Amino acid sequence: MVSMQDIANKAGVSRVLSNHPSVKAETRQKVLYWVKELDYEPNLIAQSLAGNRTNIIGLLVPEIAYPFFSEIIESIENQAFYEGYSVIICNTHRSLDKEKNILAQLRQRKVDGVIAVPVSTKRSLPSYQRLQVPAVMITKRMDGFSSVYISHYNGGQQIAKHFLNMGFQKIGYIGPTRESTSALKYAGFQQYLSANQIKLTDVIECPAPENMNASLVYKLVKQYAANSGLHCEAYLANDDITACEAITAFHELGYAVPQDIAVAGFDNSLLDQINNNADPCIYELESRVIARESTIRFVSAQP
Amino acid sequence: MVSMQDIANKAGVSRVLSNHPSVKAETRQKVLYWVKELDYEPNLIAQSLAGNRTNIIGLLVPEIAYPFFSEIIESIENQAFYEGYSVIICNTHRSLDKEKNILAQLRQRKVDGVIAVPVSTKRSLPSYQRLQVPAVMITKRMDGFSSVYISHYNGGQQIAKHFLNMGFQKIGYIGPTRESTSALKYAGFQQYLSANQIKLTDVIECPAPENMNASLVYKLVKQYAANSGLHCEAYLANDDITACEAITAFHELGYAVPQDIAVAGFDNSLLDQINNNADPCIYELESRVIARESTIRFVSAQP
DNA sequence: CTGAAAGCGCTAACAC
DNA sequence: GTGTTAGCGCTTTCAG
Repeated sequence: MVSMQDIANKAGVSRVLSNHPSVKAETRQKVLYWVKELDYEPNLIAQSLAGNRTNIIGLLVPEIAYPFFSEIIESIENQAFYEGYSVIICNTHRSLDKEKNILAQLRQRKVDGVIAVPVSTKRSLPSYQRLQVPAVMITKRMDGFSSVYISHYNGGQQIAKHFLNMGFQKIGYIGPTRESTSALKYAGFQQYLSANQIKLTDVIECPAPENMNASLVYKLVKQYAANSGLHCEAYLANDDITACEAITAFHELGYAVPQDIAVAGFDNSLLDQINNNADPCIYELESRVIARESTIRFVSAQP
Repeated sequence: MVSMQDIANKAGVSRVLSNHPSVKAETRQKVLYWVKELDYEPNLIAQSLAGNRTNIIGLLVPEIAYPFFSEIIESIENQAFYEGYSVIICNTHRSLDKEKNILAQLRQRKVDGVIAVPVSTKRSLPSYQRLQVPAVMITKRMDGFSSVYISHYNGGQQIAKHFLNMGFQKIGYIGPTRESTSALKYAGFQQYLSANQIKLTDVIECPAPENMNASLVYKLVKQYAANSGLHCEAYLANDDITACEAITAFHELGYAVPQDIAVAGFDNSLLDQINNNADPCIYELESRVIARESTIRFVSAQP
């Protein structure tokens, strides 16, 4: 292991600040020569300890192999690399306990910052408060922290507006109606329609898929159809996975999408693109554009 | 920042090896008491520098938001966390240059090990050889390194066998026929059939999708159908994304899958599950099982 | 069993 | 401009 000292000796200089401004060109050359000659590489650990900065950020997500999140991970890694940071990827598995452990470990590792999808906006709070590291929340808003998230309420409204513009009269919703962000989306959607004298015809209540394996949506849509029948020209699905599953169910029930039934998703994830080939879900596309343009929010914790 | 020294002072002891076996119970208690009292947490950076071990592993993939890889990432993170390791996620974007940079950075960070999908089994070699860190390759085999990968040749054979068992006579292939792993799969497939007096009827040559956005498969399948027509009862697609796109194209051309045309994918990724609801692609399922059971190889570099 | 001290390789602050 | 030194907070080794 060749250290700074080694190259200092060789170069006959004692100070080796390859990047410090105040060094004579000649000296720098000599240093650089030996750096190359001895194949010197800085030890980032030593640098971190002495410099009190690791150039590492921690990234917490509820799940990695879920398009919505993996796309976020990819973007963050990309920018981080560009800025000279490494990112430690952590999967909370939606467990408060695991989240707490991860945060402790990240703190001990002295990461420079944390980007997180908190497990719960309320109950995760203490863990993030203990963290002595700058943190920004994504996906959800958390009090006291800078947050980047989508306004689901607004998104819901805009899709409602879009549906009305398309001339739809019979409109439905598929997804959770009471869960945090879904509830907001549902509220925005429903209230906008209601302000225009339209009541939701079908509300197919089903839980948000937590991962790509275990989704009840498909089953519940079929069940709803069997029990109550489908009466709508257009449905808003809580998220893209829900939309995919609903479309699948509709197909099997003999409906064409979007000719017979229009479906709007939410998330703008790559899943759309896969499905789009199969069935040009123009409403899906539209909703994506809407969401992209106007509902992303950045809320700074600093006043 | 409370350090070991602080708690040593408080506890009236000088040595604080909380985990070393040879400490009197009483002493340990005293130490533990102050650890809690002062809310002491070890500084992992200092530990890394002195202990010469970081408990970090680097993970290199060509792309993060691609189901096949994001699932691998998730599994690795999972096990790593369990074993007390953190994982730094790195995206090579299939660039030799970027891969080289990443490897240099990882080396300087003194990661304990590296798991990588090498950009190229040949041309990446020097970069990995320079790396002074244990590395294991996944997905592809690389000379001189421990590798975990699928035998594509074997997989191709087994799907061929399966197709024959199903009684198919007219069989086709969709994917690259010359690219490294695909070529092997194609060879295994084709040679097995040929040993059974069956010649491939349709070979729809198309590049492997590099990401979920830019795939030509859909277009090329349609084009092939328009130019030459589709003549097969069953097709093997190079990978799951290719399979998805082909299925989409088949649908639009008026074929039912798997009633009219059977399609086998490769990868066993979650994409199958999404699509399975829509069209029970039993052959896809079968091929997955086949791949899982018998074609995974572990090759150790140490003799 | 426990104390003391010498590094790990670098940064930062202060001299010349 | 350049040299020197004192840490960063821990592990390890060697005494006691």
